[in-house]
Amino acid sequence: MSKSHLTLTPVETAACCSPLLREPISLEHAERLTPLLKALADPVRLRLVSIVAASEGGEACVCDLNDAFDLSQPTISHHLKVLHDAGLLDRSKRGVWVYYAVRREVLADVAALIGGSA
Amino acid sequence: MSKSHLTLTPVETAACCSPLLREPISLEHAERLTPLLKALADPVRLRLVSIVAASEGGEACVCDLNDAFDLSQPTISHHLKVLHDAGLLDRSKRGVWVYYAVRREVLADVAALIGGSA
DNA sequence: GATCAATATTGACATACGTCTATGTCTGGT
DNA sequence: ACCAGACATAGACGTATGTCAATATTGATC
Repeated sequence: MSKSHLTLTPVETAACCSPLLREPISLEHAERLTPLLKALADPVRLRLVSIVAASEGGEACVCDLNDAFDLSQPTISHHLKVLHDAGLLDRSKRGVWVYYAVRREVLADVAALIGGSA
Repeated sequence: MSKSHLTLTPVETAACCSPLLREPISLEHAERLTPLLKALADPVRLRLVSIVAASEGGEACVCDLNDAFDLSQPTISHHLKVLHDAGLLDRSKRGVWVYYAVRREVLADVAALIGGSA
């Protein structure tokens, strides 16, 4: 279990199931989780995350990602920005190319919150 | 692990981590997962799910849910419909009252798909 | 430093979404 | 039968979202 800002305290998470299912989450918790779910709640972005995660070395160049979709380059760039802004993707520029990598701990936190060991 | 339409075959899920992270998911998989994430990607609906799940007997009456928010009754009704249509909530009418219950297996499936054992 | 290739940004557009008020539909009690 | 209360539906309205074409920016190369 990671120690991101999303997880609750151990005593809260250990009892029976995910915090979401165990007790009414606060407005603040809901509003911190929502942007991550919003970022994931799009078929293109889901596939982007998936393709990046499954790529050689856990990262992928934007140029390869563009080729994987029937969408314009700005549209892919936009989706990558949404994912990056949400904290789901890391960005690293190397030369002319930009590589994105999935922040698996964040994804794992989201999963643990909504239904982990439900 | 449940056997909902969301899970992949055992051989696909067992290898290393969630299907999303292990290999590029298909468009169909992405489009089947997206509506669930969309349904969850709202602070009010997240709290609705949470309140219902944490309620006595795992279900809650709409009347109680209305009281938990500073929103109009139709708005809550709308959010409950979204969650129900997505397959996240079960609905049962008893007399004048309507009770909703969280389908935990579905939630668990979503969690397993996006980051389970990442 | 001019040029080219890889990404990002901007602005426009149609559609989707969250919310409300007003109204409809049940159901139980009088 | 009627009424009252619980919940759903319809319609309207502003805002957010996904997409594109056009343009800007950045970095490598000649």
